[in-house]
Amino acid sequence: MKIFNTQTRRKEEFVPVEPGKVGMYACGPTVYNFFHIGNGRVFVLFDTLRRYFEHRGYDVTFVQNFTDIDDKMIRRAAEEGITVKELADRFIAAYYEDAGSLGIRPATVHPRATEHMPEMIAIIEKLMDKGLAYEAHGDVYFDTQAYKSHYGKLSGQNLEDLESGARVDVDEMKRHPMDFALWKAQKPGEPAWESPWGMGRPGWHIECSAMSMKYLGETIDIHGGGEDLVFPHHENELAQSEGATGKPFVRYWMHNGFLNINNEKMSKSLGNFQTVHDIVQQVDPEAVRFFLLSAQYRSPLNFSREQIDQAKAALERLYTARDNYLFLREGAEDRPLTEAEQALVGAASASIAQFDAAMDDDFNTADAIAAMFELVKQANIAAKPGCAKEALAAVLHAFGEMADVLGIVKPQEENLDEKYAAQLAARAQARKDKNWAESDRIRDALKALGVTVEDTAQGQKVRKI
RNA sequence: GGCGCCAUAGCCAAGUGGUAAGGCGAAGGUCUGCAAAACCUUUAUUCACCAGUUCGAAUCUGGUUGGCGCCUCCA
Repeated sequence: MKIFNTQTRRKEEFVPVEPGKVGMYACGPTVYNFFHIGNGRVFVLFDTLRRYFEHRGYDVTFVQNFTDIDDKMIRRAAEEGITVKELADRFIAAYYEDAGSLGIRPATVHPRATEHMPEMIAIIEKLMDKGLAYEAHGDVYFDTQAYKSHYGKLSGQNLEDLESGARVDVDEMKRHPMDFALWKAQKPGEPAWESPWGMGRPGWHIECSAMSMKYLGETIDIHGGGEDLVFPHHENELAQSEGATGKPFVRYWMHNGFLNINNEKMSKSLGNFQTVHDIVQQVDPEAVRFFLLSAQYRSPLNFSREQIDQAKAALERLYTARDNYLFLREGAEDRPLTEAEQALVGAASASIAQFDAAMDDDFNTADAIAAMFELVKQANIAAKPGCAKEALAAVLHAFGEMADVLGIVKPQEENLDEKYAAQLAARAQARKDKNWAESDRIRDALKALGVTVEDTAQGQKVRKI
């Protein structure tokens, strides 16, 4: 299995810290609002990685945090006239709902920053002890000059270059423009926690270091998020974590490409923010997930209604295929395989191998999806009414494995045959009598109820539109 | 100024040295009472452009053009 590592900028063979186990950490949302479709891409990506590792037999511990204290949280809570905690609780609940609609499973742990103050303070103290941090008027800063030889290794920049392009306001408290806050002294009216440096709150980056080390150990396998997090967020996490422990922090850094809206960057000023909460009201959430997986994760992706419609149409082919195989299974025969059926069983396992090979190559979901379509192609040709049970079972198994990893084509709960039994019986009789007018009338009536009925060699087949 | 990315058909998108996957869309056909689904056929002599390396390049090198990201909160 190969993973593109942002730090080395090349694909590397994946070797976990502990054989058979994977520890991964994704930077989660700041819970001051519904998360947007760009966040959704990150969450779907990491959910899919996790599913794939599990499919390959790894024991996965997946941590995704909630940032529940920062400037945006404080501002928004003030606007709403509620506490920061109330704001956080509201949007954490919304996260689970919206993520669920995209088929994103809850992580192993979803830690909250505000519940990990002691862990953060411990790291800052360690950095102070090592001379990599300094206190100034109740603030604590990471001393990038003291860590000069290591700083910048993730983003591939050195301190001088960063400094020359820095648009950072020079803070009087800082010794160097690139130094960043580990702890911020309390300002009037802000939530604050006790610390050796007085009341205050953590800086932007320290929470991810503290929570990832708490749940995954000092060296984790995979850490990632959107590509904009490379600098400064992950660079700073790396500096403070390795500065504190003296051990490698992350083995593989993964960053996904940006998602644009109608070819424009999503931003407040353009007013084109699209939350998943809103999108899933309008379009099939599974089509959104499929769309997010339709390109390699490091490529930029353009969100538009047209793209979602295309994704929906593609997904429709997979749904129809799966439904057809389930329908055929009802009339399948328990008998030895014909030569063609043996070939189909072979094609089914070949498709899983193709799928795994694609995913092994830096999680190439576009190629993995192609493997599903190739199975469908073979199965549509070879699987016929009265075919052998074993052949259909192999197809359905392969299809299910792949769909599970991608988190698409979930099973239908409703039994449509039972639900519309009366109409179907009447229509069967009409067809027997060659009463086409009546037969078509019933078909149209069912269509109005949201289901189509198809006539096959095996009888009538109903499916949702 | 520094670091980095991208350009493949009408649309989306794989492919990083051996002669262009897959999906959507479109056109024609088979099957069907009619449909639907499915299947068959067609839809890039060519991968932004120009040089170069090579027996061979979408793939490597240099350049040009166009687009984008980070260096400030941002997934």
